Amino acid sequence: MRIGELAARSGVSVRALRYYEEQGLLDAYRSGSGQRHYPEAAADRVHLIQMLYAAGLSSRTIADLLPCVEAKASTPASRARLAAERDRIDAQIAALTRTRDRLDAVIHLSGSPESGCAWIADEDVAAEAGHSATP
Amino acid sequence: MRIGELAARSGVSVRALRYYEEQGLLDAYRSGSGQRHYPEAAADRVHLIQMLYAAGLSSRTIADLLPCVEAKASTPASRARLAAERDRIDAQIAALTRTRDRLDAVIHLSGSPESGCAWIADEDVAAEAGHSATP
DNA sequence: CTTGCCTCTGACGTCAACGTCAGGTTTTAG
DNA sequence: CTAAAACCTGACGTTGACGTCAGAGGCAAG
Repeated sequence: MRIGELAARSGVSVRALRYYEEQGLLDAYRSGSGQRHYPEAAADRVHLIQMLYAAGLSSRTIADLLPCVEAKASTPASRARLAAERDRIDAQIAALTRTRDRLDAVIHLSGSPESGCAWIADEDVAAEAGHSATP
Repeated sequence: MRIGELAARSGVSVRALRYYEEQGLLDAYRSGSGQRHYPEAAADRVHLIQMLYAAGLSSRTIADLLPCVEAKASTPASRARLAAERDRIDAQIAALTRTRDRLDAVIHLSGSPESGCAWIADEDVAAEAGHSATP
């Protein structure tokens, strides 16, 4: 498939895909005229790239670890970096959880004391989708 | 206390504190000569600001919601925004958890098949701090 | 053939949360 | 009193992951 279709399928911009290539995260076959062509599997790879970007990894780090993650195989060296990143993500999850709980506390403390902020009905509560402590 | 001490106590730079003030997140008493002075409570506020920044909230959003969070009181309007941010954070936690689990899978799949990647000893495992599925 | 859409490279623009530097004032230590 | 350290405002620099625009080709349809 060409770049436009890959962009549509993976939900990222054409610009982003060219940027990924520039960063060594994604390679493409070139047709004679220079146009990029991708195999089906490229969409999965792009999703994986986005997943890692969303976790706060840099282009450089992703470039280093992406082969391992795709192949589900690691060398001792890469495993150390993978573990380091995992620990960072764990810490981030912990911090986010504390932040979320703090917001939750504010939300559920029945509003401001002196504002006539009653529980009128459940319409507001219903809008808040399901929430347990740690799903 | 003055800005340098607050910076030291809260672990952020002096520049960051001035930036927070510029964004309306932190106010300071000014001495006659124009120097900023902060009460003890400012350190907690700075920690809270950092907490919210780390959760991906923008300066604008933090400025809007910080009073609610500090006072643990919310109006119906602010509660909606708080809930929206909490949902965003929840989604982020879920995504991070999936990413972490993916990295974990790669890490624990006993290395690359053909590399002589043995479990030599527990020194490597011990270095990986405690890890359960969902602490 | 030409119309219209897709693609190419190259290069500058953006945005947020600060870093850093310049040039000057204030506070503190000796 | 004086030198060092801390502080002030103002302004430009940085970084990463793209957005956007310009100008030039490529490709199937009518």
